Amino acid sequence: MPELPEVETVRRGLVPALRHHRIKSVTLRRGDLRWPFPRDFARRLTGQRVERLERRAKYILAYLDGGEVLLVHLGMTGRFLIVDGKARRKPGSFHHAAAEPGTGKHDHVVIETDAGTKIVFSDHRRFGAMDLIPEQSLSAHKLLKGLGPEPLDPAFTGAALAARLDGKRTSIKAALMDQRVVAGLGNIYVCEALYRAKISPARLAGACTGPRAAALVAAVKKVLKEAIDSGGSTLRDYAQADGELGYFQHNFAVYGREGDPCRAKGCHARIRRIVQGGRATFFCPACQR
DNA sequence: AGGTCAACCTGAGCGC
DNA sequence: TGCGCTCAGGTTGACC
Repeated sequence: MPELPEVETVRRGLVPALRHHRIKSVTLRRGDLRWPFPRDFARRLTGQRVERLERRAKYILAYLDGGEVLLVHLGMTGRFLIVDGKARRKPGSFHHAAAEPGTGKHDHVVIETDAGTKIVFSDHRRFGAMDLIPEQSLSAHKLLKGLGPEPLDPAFTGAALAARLDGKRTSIKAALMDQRVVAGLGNIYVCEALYRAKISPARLAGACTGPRAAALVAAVKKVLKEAIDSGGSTLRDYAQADGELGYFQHNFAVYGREGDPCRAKGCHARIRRIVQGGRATFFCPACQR
């Protein structure tokens, strides 16, 4: 689920369940997600207290009091469900009791805290990942070390982006999808940002300089902030950790709107879908140049 | 070195 | 109802 706004929404949803709580038990219901879990993963997590939850790119980072950091990537379909242990179904209800949480086919990890809360990680495609990393070597970790700047960081300016795009012969769409250029964007928000900046997704990345790069950076920041404020986008099975649905998907201008009219004032073009680097790109051929 | 593309995995949706 | 095909918010590693 998961581009930056969805990952940030999930992080925020995990804070009340995890921050300042101690991990009482960890159950792995299979030995791997995208990769095998690290050695003694469950045992090393058990007993540790979560000090804070951060996000870097599309990774959630839980800092533990033992000096290690739990890293989680949601892949395409990873999600967390939080089950408050104190909540009790009313007896005598005609409704079926919900299946025991954490026992579904794709419920791969169940973490229980000292508050009795169960945090269930499900990921039916298993493109997600978890690792446990000593805090002092975090920035050197294979998955983190090559990442580009955080798009919402004030240091991410038009000039900063232009410098990273300099000389790139690929399309601006592909470049923005590259986590080494800027971290956290994915297919939806790249399409939406390019539309807002009125830049063709096929434009040469290295040609995005000056005012064009500045407009693009402004559009990226704006669309990400709006999406975070909306609780992310809910497509298919994504929901926030509390089960609430994000609703930014209603604000998509181009993503998933092939053949529908462009919403720009006075524009009568229809949204087009092309494929770049094996991924669908949606754009307005009239507005974006 | 930089860029492109198939592969990883499962399920949903669609046409027949 | 069922089969086969395409597509899906991501990333990696092999290849040119």
